[in-house]
Amino acid sequence: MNSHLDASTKFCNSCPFSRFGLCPTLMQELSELLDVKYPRHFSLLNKHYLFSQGKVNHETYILRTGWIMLFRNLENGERQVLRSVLPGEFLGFQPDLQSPSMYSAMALTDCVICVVPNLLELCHLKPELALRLAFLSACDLAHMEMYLTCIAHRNACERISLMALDLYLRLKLRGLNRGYTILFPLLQQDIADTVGLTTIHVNRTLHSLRQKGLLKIEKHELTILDFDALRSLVGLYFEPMTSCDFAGMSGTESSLTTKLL
Amino acid sequence: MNSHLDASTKFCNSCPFSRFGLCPTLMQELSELLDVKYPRHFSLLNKHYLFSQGKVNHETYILRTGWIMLFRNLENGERQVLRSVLPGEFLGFQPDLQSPSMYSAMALTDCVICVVPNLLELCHLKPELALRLAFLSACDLAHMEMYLTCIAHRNACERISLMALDLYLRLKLRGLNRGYTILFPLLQQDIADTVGLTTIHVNRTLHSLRQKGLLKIEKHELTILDFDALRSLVGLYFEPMTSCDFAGMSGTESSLTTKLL
DNA sequence: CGTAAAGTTGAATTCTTTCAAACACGGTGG
DNA sequence: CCACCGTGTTTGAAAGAATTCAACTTTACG
Repeated sequence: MNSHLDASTKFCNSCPFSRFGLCPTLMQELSELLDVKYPRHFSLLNKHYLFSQGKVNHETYILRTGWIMLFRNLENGERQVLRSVLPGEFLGFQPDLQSPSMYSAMALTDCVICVVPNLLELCHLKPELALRLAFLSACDLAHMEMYLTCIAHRNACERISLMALDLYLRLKLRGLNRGYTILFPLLQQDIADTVGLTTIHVNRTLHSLRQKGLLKIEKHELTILDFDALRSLVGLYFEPMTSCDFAGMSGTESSLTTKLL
Repeated sequence: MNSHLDASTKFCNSCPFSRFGLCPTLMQELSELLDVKYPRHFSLLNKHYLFSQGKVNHETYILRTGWIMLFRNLENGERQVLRSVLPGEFLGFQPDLQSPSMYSAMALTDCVICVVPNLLELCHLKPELALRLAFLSACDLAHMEMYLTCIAHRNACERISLMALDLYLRLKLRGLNRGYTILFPLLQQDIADTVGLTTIHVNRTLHSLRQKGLLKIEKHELTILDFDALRSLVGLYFEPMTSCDFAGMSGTESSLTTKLL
């Protein structure tokens, strides 16, 4: 796991995503307070694990480059993908940092990752950080509620459309789109495990979505073919939101996401 | 909404759930710091709304007595229940307290509720509170992940079993059970909207669960007939957890919930 | 006592899964 | 350079789970 630590450990203030999440202002101040060389970044190779379900993971992280998938394995061999983590997003925080993680974090591409050192200690030094953390968790919760609602009420077409729009808009927010196209390292199996379908049915549904001119996925790229149609397909309650959308903790940047729509 | 405010406003330190959540120590200290008469409690009548989807709700609350249901209405007339809030639990916190709530909170019984005044201000005065808030949100997130996993992977029987066990254990944690029986004010429609099924199918499944001797629901009471069988039915990833289980914010009370199993 | 709301049951339909098999692609080694 | 192999994708047909539609029964409440 740590065998993928990079030799070069630079400070995070060079982070291209400093306008999002925990990374920017606060982190730098704090690292000075603590007089540590952290936060530093390291690279994690594709298919490698950042941390694993059932094992204790004390650290929290900010993903700078690449995709990471958070998932859990069930007793019956099935798998549930909880979230795909995109560049700029925060991960690893959980109710009790001393107990085993409820899920695994695996790289879907080669990644660059910032370690957030001594999060709790930092929170004590800088109360503002703790509050920000609370809002980040609340964002993750709202995001999860969106997926829950979708999976519980919508058919295959609508579920996959939601997922596509969600990922597209989250990347677009960070300027990581190329028009209506984004990088898309997920397999059909990963999509299936995210929205609660079988791989086979995902395949059929993707075929159908493409024929209808709504979206297409090929060669690890996703293209939104008809944004408005997708938008109306997934419904009004859809509101893309992720752990780092709220750079400020007061309501100032509130409807950041809705403005996109 | 506020028409149901009680005349008698007492301080929360008489709260029977002071060992859970935000309520106890911190709240009292803080209310003195702020020199306000809050936190005080009031009563909310059955079927009345604490706050509504689409409207701004600045306050956060602690439920002292009764059940509250958090849900959202979809465009097509369907409804998703996000969570049933039980006595001692915290509610109303969201990513941006200035923007409209994404869901409604409605009383399923007559309730007694504490208002948490000026949460953000309190957080500034008492940094410990902000961190606690972060952990509470993380708990809600973990809880939601549990339901998501269940809804995405399990059939009707298993979904309803999970829900029953979850509610039973959360009430038991607070001593609000009577043996294997708990009060259960939810309608079959509410169960359906919680676990993503139709009312009709919930009805059939409840019938089946009772015939199998697993659980029964009648006259607003739920009885667990075979705990172990239910436990193995819902699987290992099941871990009851709610917003107020973590009274402390360090890992000291960590596996509070798993000890129950 | 009567009405509305909630619960119950049956049969047909729809969506999704399961099982089975074929195809495409990239990498490896002979 | 090409046969081989594994992984991921594609397609078909049958089985299964949940929904829909319709009707009926019971319960709660004024």
